[in-house]
Order: sequence, then structure tokens, then C-alpha cells
Amino acid sequence: MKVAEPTVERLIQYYRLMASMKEEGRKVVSSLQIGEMLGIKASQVRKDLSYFGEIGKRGVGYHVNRLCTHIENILASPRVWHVALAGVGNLGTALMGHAAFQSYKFNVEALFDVDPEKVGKKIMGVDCFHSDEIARVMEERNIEVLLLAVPASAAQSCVDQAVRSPTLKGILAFTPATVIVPDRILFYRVDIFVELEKLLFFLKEREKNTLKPGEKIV
Amino acid sequence: MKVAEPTVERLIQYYRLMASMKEEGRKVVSSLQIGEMLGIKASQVRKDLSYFGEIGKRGVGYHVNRLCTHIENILASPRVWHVALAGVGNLGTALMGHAAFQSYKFNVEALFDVDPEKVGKKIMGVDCFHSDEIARVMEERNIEVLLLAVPASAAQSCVDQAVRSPTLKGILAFTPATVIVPDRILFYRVDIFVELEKLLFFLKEREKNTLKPGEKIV
DNA sequence: CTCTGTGAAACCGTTCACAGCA
DNA sequence: TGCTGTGAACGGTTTCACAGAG
Repeated sequence: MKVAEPTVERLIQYYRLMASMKEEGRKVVSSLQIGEMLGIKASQVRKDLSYFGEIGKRGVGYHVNRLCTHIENILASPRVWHVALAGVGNLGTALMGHAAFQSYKFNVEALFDVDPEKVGKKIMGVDCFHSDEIARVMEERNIEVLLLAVPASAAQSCVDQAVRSPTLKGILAFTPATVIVPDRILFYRVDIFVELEKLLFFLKEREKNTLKPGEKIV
Repeated sequence: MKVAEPTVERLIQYYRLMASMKEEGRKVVSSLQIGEMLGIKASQVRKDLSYFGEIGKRGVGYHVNRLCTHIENILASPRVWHVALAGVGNLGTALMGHAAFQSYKFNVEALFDVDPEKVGKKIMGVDCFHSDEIARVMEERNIEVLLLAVPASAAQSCVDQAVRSPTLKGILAFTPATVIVPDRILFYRVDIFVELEKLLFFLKEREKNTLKPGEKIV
């Protein structure tokens, strides 16, 4: 079955919401309520959830616990993924400290950096290697996913090295740099700069449309 | 004129590419070449670019310099935006150091944190205030955009304070927390956790479809 | 002949409206 | 009656295919 990207994105949101409701001891919730809390239309919520079988009760709503484990199964990883992080600067460190990184879905099993202060040490419990060793270490440790938090100028060379390891399957990059990646690698990007530019662009548009013709910004 | 979000996203990419081509001294480029470098269909490139008037030359392609300034005008800000950053942890610091933050489009004019080590000091040349002062300082300094890099638990209270300033127009949040924001504020989110979950989900899907039925992952 | 610009078609995700079940 | 599940309609973006300019 094919699932669309926006659907997966919302499923993750539903899951988070269900997890927090579960903690609060809430038992039942309707698509309307889910929608209101997440800013999503109720019909959208129902469609997303019905995608994977009839999980709600008509006339009642969704049972929080049941929905929670249900989505958990949909999103579940077949195993714990082996992950490495390249670039242990501020961004890399922020990632390591991120709540999401205490996940049962993956382990960060190697770090890479060029800073001699960091290479050879353990950082937050993980071995840090020199970036020249990406290919070797990734293969040895069977790393499947690379998180790329290096400066734009180093992005392509890191990727080139990483793809030499046959174990690599996916890259999540936090760099604006355009990088070339073979088809067999799944590549995602989080581009902060683009998001910011978009925000500014649509702020500008809003302002333009709010102003009566002839009015000026002071 | 209404421009779609995916179009804006691609325009930003085109702009980057043109800027780097300009530096390399390249004069002319075709929609096909742009598309190949960015992983976008040529027809999509042409449609995006034709949106704002005939900028290319038939039978030839696009003049790099001309296209560059053309997109620059489309994306241009009406003025320099006044920006503040809440949360000067690793992520906040990474943002401050990001190349995008040496932009002529905006100035980071206030920082907020709760750490007494930071409050009252200048960090990277910008005054850091206590988070309790968000509303006051934002209004005084006429801050229009807030970058939210605080822990999930602090997100809502920061937003609540920030929206009390009538100067606020947009928020870019780097938190997975669900926050409630009034309609007048443009809200964008960058959710690293969601992106990572998506990557893992589609990696799983790929693996499933690659395996012949009955085959198992070892 | 080449490569752009663009109307038309195809495609995809969202929303609607209501049938179906508790 | 209340709320889910879902086929059909809708709206918007992408892709196609070709006319048109250099």
C-alpha cells in the first residue's frame, strides 16, 4: 500500500497527540477534537486514520489507547536503525540533545568531525572519528542512516565518502548545499534557510494584500 | 498575484543555483540543465519561471545574470525585517552561526533565554534578555519575526508572551510542541523529529517493496 | 533546429456529503 | 442521535505536448 508523505506527517502528529492524551488518562477522542487541536479538518483526520482499517467506533470516536498502538504499528520500524552523525558543531550537538534522539527506533553509533579536539574522543557516549574515515567506519558499524550537519562546503565530500559504504540507505541533511546522491539512497533535507525565506516571502505577500492601494509601509 | 508555496521553495533553489553560476562566470543555462542539477523536471522549471513574465530567450535559454536579479526581485523583502531569537541553546547558537543569518533581509535584534549566565550579556553582538521580557522587548524593538528554538515545554508560554506584542507578524518554530497561535500571526514550523520519522518510514517502505514476498530482513 | 512559454490533460491530495453502524 | 468510513467532487500542482520565437 502506498502512503503519501503528507499523510505520514500527520500520522506522526496524531501519534504524539495520542501519546500525551494517554498520559493524561483520556479514553476517547473524536476526529473533530483531534482536528481542532492540530489545526486539521476532521474529514482529513478520518480519511488518514481509515487508511489502515476501521479503527474508530461510529457514534463514539477513537479509543485513545487503541489508536495509539495502532499508529505505533503503522510507523513502527522493522528494527532499530543504525545511525551516524557527521558534524558535531552546535547543530550536531543540538541534534544529539534533542528529545527525539532518545528514541527506541534508532541508535547514534558513530560521530564524525574534523576538529582534532573531538576526534578520538567519546561525545555524549558515542565515538567520534575523523571525517576521512566515514566510509570505513560506516561499513564496519553497519550504519544505514547518516545525519548530515556539516558546513555546506563539506557536504558533498562527506556524502561521497558515505555512499561508498554499501550499508548506507538514507541521508537526512541539514545543509542548504546541493549534493548529488545516487538513486539507491533516500535523501531528505531540512533547510532552515528556505523555511525562513518562505516565511518572509509570505509575510511580504500578506502585507501587500492588507494595504489599501496607495498606502505605504513606514 | 498568488504564488504557491512549492513554487516559492523552488524559486529559492533556482536563486541559489544562479548565484553560484554567476560566480563561476557562467552566462547561459537551459531549463533542462537547471532541472538536472536540482532534480526538477524541465517543464516545471519553465512554468515556475514564466510565472513572472518572459525572462528566457527561446532557442537559447536563460541568461544567468538576468535570471538571478529577476528572482532576486521576486523574493525581495520590502525592507529589512526585525527578528528575535528565543532560546540560545545549541540550536539557537547554530542558527546564529548559520550562513543564512548574515542576510541583508533581516537583523537579529534581540535574544531571549532563561539561563542567568546569558541574560544581560551580549551574545554574538546581540543583547540577551530574560524570557519574561519577551513582550516588552519585542514591542520596544519593533520585532516582527520570532525564531523559536526553546525546549518544547517552554514553547507555548514564549508564544503567548510574544503575541502580546502588536509588532509580531510571523513565527518560525523549531519545536515539535503543538502551540496555539492567533490567525494574524503567520506560523511556520521546522520539525526535525518529523523529518527523521518520515525518512525512516519511507526507508521501511522501500525495503518492503524491494524484498520478494517471503524474503526476510536479517 | 533549439529551447522557451503555455493551454490542456493528468495526477494527487483535500474536502464534501452521506451511508452505515453503535 | 452521534460519529466514523468512504466514494465522489473539488481544487491545485505537475506534466505533457506543441505553438512560437530566435
